[in-house]
Amino acid sequence: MVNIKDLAKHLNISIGTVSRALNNRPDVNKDTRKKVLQAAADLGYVANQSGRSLRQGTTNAIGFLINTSDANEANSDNFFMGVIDGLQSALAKKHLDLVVLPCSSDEDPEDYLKRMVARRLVDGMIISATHTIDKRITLLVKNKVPFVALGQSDTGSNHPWIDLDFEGVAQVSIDRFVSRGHSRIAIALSHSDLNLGRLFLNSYKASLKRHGIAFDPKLVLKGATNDQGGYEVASQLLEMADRPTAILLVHELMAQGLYRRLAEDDLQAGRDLSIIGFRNSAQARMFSPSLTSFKLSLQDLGVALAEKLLTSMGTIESSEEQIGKIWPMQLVEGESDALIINSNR
Amino acid sequence: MVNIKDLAKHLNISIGTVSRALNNRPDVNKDTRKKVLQAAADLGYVANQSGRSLRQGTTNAIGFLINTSDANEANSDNFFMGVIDGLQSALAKKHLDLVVLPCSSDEDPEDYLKRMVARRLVDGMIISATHTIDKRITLLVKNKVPFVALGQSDTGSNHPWIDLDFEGVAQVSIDRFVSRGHSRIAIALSHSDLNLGRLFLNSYKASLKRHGIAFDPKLVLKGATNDQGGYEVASQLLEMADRPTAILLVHELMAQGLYRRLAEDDLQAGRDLSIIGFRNSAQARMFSPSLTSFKLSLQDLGVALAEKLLTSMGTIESSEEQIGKIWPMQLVEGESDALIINSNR
DNA sequence: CTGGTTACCGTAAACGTTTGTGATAAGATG
DNA sequence: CATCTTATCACAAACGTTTACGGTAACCAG
Repeated sequence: MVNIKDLAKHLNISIGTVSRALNNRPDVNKDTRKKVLQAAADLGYVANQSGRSLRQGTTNAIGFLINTSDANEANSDNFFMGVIDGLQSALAKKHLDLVVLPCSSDEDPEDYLKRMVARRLVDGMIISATHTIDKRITLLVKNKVPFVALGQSDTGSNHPWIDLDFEGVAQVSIDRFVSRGHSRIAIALSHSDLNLGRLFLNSYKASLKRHGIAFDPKLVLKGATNDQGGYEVASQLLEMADRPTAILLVHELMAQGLYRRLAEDDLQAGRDLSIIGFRNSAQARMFSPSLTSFKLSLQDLGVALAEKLLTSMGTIESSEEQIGKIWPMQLVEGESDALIINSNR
Repeated sequence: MVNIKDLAKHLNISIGTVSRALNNRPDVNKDTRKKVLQAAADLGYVANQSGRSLRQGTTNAIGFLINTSDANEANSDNFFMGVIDGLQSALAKKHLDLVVLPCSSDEDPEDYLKRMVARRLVDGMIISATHTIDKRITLLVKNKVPFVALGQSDTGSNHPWIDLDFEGVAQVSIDRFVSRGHSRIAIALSHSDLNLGRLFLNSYKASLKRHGIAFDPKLVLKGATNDQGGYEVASQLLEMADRPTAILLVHELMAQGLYRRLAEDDLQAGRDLSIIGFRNSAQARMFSPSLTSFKLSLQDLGVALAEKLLTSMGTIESSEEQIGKIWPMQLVEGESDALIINSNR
């Protein structure tokens, strides 16, 4: 591998000049710079990252921290892959590279993060799937590692974050149900303590209250975020005495199982039960009857995360004042919530 | 951040001794080693990776190269996440860390790899979704970067690789179909030039020949590897004059659309058409009627990849002679291939 | 012609490690 | 006691960069 010394020797100039030429420093002659760039291309020279990092104390890389268990369950359907795609292409424009740091399911996420921070192989981080109290945030703040969180948290630090508009989704969904005459409205959550569930539930309650509908704890159903969970949630729902007429699925991976359970009783989404799902995923996009849901651009989200991080690192300037941002979701109208309840039935 | 110099000063010994103590070198007193380790823990010292890399020329990290576009389409369903999980936990045992290097959809994979190689931030690589002719392999061989490929290739270098047993899957499937009386057997492929499709098709042809069944090009259907593609493949199939009675889905993400299209004609998998899918995915696991398919442990595959790479790097020893390995798949019997054709219909 | 500015470039230090070489003292051997 | 081995450590070089500093020549103004 050719290093800067080889390059300098080849050109008969000092390595300092070579470095300045390559890094677009001002005090270097236009001709020599051209020669240097040419020679670098000819010899295939690329700066050694270790040397550069050591000297500059910076790595030109951003880390995206994910738990493979999160990726396998709660956020299935290649949620992360879309975000990664956006992140990578936004960072590349600033000559930064993205490295994904995956915490395997048999390791403690905090220990893992500690090791990654110590390694100093990234200049900043993106963490995902935040918990209501998230120790990783405390750790990053303490170690002064710039980061942005995908997901809100109550850990009590004012770091930059972006979160999906769970509250808006819940509100729009409830409004939509109510406007079609529903009053017994269920919500299906997962068992995890991700912050997402809390936000959904709060907004669900608030929306009901706004419409003068009493909150009934029995209408809060919990299940695994997969087909099986959906089947079980549907079973619970169908066995209830005063059966709900509508349900909001916080994890629409449950939808398939729900449809399946309904079919067993010759019931159909949109005719016998109104369903709104979250988040318009590739698999769920083809339901029949089609699922009313909320979608977002994962790529754009990734780009926004990258920009927020770079802003907080001072790499790019932004007029944005807000440290946090709610990411809007678009309603995708389907047939699964077509059921209209007659008020005088 | 505390560095080795601080640590040495704090202990009143030289940095060389500190380094040797930390790295388990022989020539250091037992007591001083204990003191060093204690002090390192107290002060929270962790070796700076840049300094170490620069000196040793090694990074203690392994890179997993993926194309986000592959991850989003052909290999959906968190295929990669499972493999990553296995990789990470196997590498961690050797004190190596995994970094995932995602090539975004708007960048050329070869340029991306070139940059990553030049960055020298990993000691070895795992590449995935190989093509029949894969320039990345040429590049890695030329740059002497140790690597293992997930997927075979005809690029013509004898590098270590692991590939799923596509040929076995096709053979078992065809045998199964034939033993149940089928002779018009279709196969559904994707449009891409991934090596997987080629292997499947070859084995499909060979298996038919073995059973004395003539190969009919019309029975090779192609579609997108998603619900939509499955729907279209099913439509083609149903319109055929001499309609096949069985079909092998190379990408079972097509299954949902296929079932949907069948239902439109009041047809059912297992009763009117035999279906075998590949690869038992989370989403496809809950079909009704249940889908006969082939499964594998993604985690174990990740572990095997890691071990093969480390063997080729000389990090671990292995009695294994083979440079390549076919990864076996287990048949998961379902109801979708229950149809038995009467030979004298 | 002199003094000062400018443009360009070479020199060397620094980043944090690891490791080869040699030094010192203690112990072993004769 | 003299010499040889051994254990333990200090010293310093090296990895490949970037960058502050100083130096040289050219140029310009007076």
